[in-house]
Amino acid sequence: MTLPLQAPMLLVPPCCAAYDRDMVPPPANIKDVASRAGVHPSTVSRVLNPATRSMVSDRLAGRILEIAEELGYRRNPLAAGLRTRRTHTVGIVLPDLTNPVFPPIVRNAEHTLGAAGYTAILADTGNRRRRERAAIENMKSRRVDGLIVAAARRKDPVVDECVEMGIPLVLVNRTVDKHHVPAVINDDELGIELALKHLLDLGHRRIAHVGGPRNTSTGHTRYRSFIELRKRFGLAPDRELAVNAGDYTEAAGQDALRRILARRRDFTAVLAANDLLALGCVDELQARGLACPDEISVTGYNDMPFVDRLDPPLTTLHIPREELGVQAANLLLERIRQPEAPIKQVRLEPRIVVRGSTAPPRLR
Amino acid sequence: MTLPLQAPMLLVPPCCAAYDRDMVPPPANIKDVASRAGVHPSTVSRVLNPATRSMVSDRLAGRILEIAEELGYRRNPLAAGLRTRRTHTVGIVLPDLTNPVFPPIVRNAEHTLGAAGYTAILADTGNRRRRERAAIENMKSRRVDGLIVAAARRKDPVVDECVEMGIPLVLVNRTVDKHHVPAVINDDELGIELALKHLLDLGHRRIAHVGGPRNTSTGHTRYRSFIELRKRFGLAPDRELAVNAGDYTEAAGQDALRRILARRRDFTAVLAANDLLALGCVDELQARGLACPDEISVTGYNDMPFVDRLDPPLTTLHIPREELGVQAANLLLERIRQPEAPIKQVRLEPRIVVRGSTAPPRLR
DNA sequence: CGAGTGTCTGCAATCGTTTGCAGAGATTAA
DNA sequence: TTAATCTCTGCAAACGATTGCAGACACTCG
Repeated sequence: MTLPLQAPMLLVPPCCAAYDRDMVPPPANIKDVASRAGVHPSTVSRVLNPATRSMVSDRLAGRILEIAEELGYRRNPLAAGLRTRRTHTVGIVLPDLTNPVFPPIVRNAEHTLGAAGYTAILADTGNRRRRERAAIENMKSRRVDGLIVAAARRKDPVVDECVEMGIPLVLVNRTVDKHHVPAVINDDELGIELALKHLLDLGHRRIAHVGGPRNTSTGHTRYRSFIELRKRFGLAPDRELAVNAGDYTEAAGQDALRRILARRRDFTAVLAANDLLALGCVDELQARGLACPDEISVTGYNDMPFVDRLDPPLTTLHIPREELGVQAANLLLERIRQPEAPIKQVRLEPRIVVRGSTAPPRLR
Repeated sequence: MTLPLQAPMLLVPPCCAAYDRDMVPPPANIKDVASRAGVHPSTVSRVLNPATRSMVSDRLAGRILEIAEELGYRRNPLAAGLRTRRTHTVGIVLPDLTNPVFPPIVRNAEHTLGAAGYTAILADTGNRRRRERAAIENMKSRRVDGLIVAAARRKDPVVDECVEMGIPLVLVNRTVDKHHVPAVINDDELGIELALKHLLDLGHRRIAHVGGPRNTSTGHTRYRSFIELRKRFGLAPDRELAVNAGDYTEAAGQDALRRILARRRDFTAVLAANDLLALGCVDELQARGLACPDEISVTGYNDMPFVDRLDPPLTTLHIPREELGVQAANLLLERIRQPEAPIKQVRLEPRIVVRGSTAPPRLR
């Protein structure tokens, strides 16, 4: 492991492990630059930091920059972070990266943060509360400058804690019940209204709802909107036809529809709170030999990638996923820069995409 | 920002913003614990570090642990990392998170790393070389303990550089031409063989190949395997029927098939190097009114989520995505712990999943 | 009783930056 | 000529941990 090479063999003390051939010169630090320039490290620091750049004469600054370049100097964010308490690091917490809604959000958030000089730390909680807690705990101890949380529950003590501690935090996709938390979400009332209207326009009257988990804001709001809008549109309230799934998965959707079918079979359409749930519904219909959309129409929510090429192509609500990521990142950046600024919530509008999974009800 | 709280409010000079009531006490550090326990910080450090734990008497250690717990002490990984040069941080670099192959890999890698006490930093390069370079540069300057790279090109100077610098690194999904880099990949020869055999068994003889980008190991290996296996199976070499797409996207796949169709139209099946490419092929066939699989069969590679429910359901090669992530993480952890251990490459076996996009050739 | 042996803990330097403060010159004003 | 002002740079103390070294102490043994 210790074999001199490169350097003139003869001059190398054979005892000295530092001349190891595998050894790579350690990256230059601020002291190296300073001594090479014949100045004090603090001067170098000032040159490299835009805020203090003007404190040193242009002539000297130029020379220092050259030398830094020449040595390939890169400042050590750990050391800087230790001193300044700003790590230029942001945590992204999500419930399940394999849910196709999240990758575009994460991707665009990461890009936006990166462009602003921030690095993303990722944690997938697998929908587990303990892991959410652990992930955020870890990020806090790593002194992240802020958090983007997509895994929030409606009541989320971990989120509350961050807010109390004054850690800049932005929720995305889902929010919490407390209203003073910055968030970028969908206009779910509008989404459900669009879907419901679409089904009504087609002539459906007996419409079932497979909702999301009630402990998520999306599950809750979409469910509530469904109930209220029914009323508004003059349909009799019919709680028997609305059910909440335990999770945003196909299996949970299938199970939920099964529960509805156990009670009633006279509906002609299912409005699902999410594409995965919708797919679960389609599965259950198929299993029972009920044709979609000929016998029963199904709508989803999110317009996940590829649902346009499914069989049947899913009628669903398109949400601006990329936009969600970008806005969340920007909101967080604002918040980091001005922690005292008033809290903003951004609500993006979904748009309905009509495809093959919905059709006029067959008379029966 | 100096911010004692707790202290009796009445003693607080009303002018001083630092005593703001919104202010939160700073997290306890090792000195707080030490002084509370009446010992030196180094003692606390030793208690908290498993490797040095045995150096201090059980009695004292117990007391210190209690106090640490009581104060909610969490060690500061930045400070520790600065001193020890180990940040317990791993970089994950990928080309495109919205490609459904990657989320499961990332997810499982992150879980595995997390269980071992490592935190994941994420970068999506958007398939851009510059961004790959920048991302890795950033991670290096953040002193990650290792890297998992899914965005590697066959010739990848950035990867070479990391290897030279001795940064533990594991490639996943794709590898580089140089063979002494640890990697977890698919057995692409086997995959192509399975697909080709399947088509031959169905009776196809004139088979086209839409390959991936030649600068990726997967694109290259699958292409080469296709050519060689043709020979081995006694089919005449026919380079006119094999084309490389510029990218792993539907658009590139569609374009590639278009190029083949411009030359020849007598093939009865397309073996695509990737599911997205396969979908692009299906699009092009559809656009030309060629039925799949009735007139032309198509196979993919990767078995992305939901391709089983497409129209037509895609015949493809299933790869153990979860396993890829887990193994990559484990390989990296090994490498971090024993940088001098011999280099390992793990090759996982794909398995063919026959679905609706392939059928016997129609006589014509 | 003194030396030798171990066990436990403290000291202080270190990791690489940042930043308040002060001092050195240069320049201007009186 | 001297004082006042301004501009630039250096000093040194943080930030929060880790760790080689050595000292304190208790104990055993000859």
